[in-house]
Amino acid sequence: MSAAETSNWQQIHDVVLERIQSRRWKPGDLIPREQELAEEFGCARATINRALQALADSGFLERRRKAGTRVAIHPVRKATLSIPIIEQEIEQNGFTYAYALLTDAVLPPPADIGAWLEVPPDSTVRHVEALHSASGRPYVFEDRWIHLDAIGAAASADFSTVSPNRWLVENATYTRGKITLSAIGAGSRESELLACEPGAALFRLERRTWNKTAVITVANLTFAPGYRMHTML
Amino acid sequence: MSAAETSNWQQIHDVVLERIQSRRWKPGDLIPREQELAEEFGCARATINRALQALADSGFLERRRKAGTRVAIHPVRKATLSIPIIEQEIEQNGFTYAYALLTDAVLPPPADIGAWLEVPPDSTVRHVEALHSASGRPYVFEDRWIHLDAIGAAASADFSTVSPNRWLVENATYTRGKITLSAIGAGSRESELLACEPGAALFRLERRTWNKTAVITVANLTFAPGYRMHTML
DNA sequence: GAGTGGTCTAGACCACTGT
DNA sequence: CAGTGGTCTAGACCACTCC
Repeated sequence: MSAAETSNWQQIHDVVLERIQSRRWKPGDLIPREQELAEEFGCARATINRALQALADSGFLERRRKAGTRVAIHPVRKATLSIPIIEQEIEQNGFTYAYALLTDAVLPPPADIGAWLEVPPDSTVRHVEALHSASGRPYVFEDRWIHLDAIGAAASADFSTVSPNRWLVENATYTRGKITLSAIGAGSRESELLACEPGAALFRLERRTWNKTAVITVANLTFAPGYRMHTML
Repeated sequence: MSAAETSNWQQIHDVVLERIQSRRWKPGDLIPREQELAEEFGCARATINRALQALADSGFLERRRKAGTRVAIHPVRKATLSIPIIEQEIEQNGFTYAYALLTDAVLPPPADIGAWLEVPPDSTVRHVEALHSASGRPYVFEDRWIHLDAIGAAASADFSTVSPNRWLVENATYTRGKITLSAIGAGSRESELLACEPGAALFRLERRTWNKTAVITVANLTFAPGYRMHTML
């Protein structure tokens, strides 16, 4: 009874983590070599390696060839934000999703957006503004710029029923992205669209997305008041 | 020449990822069994397993025994937020860190904080308010509640020179945490401390931290206007 | 029941890096 | 150069779960 079925490497992982957290092995300490730990735990070195790799990935250990494995001095805590498709996020919370296209144009971008998209000075990009709502209440305002040279199919995409957010997730394979989170005061446009007072504090997510070769798109998502983003660590 | 030195499993990882992103293997598709891939790539099955494990961890694949490995339908993108010690964050940005203790008391918590800390109704907790500043400018206001029964040493900690933020990182081993990010309007206290107008949009990070047995602490960090949190994905 | 991924082993060689 | 972790292999058994 008392099943306790975790794999061996996970048990070793937990034991080592406990030794770190109990300060039996203190930050900066060198811990035993893999071979020694393998003997202590009565397993193969590969099993130890698996456990220590996981701890290194989590930031608890720092490993270097020849230098050995040390307990990290600053166990940098990493939280994982999952970035969902807006539609899914709303529906998972039990609301009815609706989407409205506000503007859609191909035009030369403002200087700052052009720089972010890394497009030549005189080129044009597609600019889409849209509102996502949850059970009739405005949820998030999407301000989207798409680099058409980087993803040609987007030139003919129909954003009247499918949001750029969703279309891009499904049609643009990307490899890297950078996200910036901040708080901004509602301007006149935001206050109108998101049904709040001008100056109200709004949660803002700015995102730049690359594929292998170029910036695909820049998105500014401005959430309605009261939005909260959750994460575990 | 053209060194290209990545390990074999990483190369396989990249090849498989390319097949996913190029839609040769589409979302929902079943991909070949590990044994078949091992034959295709001319390696051991363990090497394939390592590559596919990594892709599953990243959210690109979903793997189940007997059912096989499928391309994830919604490649849930995960961004990693690293949560630094405030002092480090400020100094890494080239500013001079300063810390000021504002209030420090042991008292019965308000109902909401008490519930978050999961303390009995009539118990007391330690409440600390502090201001962290960067090169003389207010940076973040720390509103901290500490469950003394869960971490007794905190009762005698001196927060006049070391912030709760740092003290807890260094002295409280914790295992789990939950973070909530939001935007709030500055109240009178925030506007005074953070040198901004009442109602200004402020970035807020709320955090609850557990060790194995109990909630250790609740922290509300309210950042000065203009704060931006960055993350990659 | 059978097929798939999850884990483990014992051994080997290699890559990196401190001395 | 030598010591450590990084990777790989060939094979094995097990755990899970679909049929």
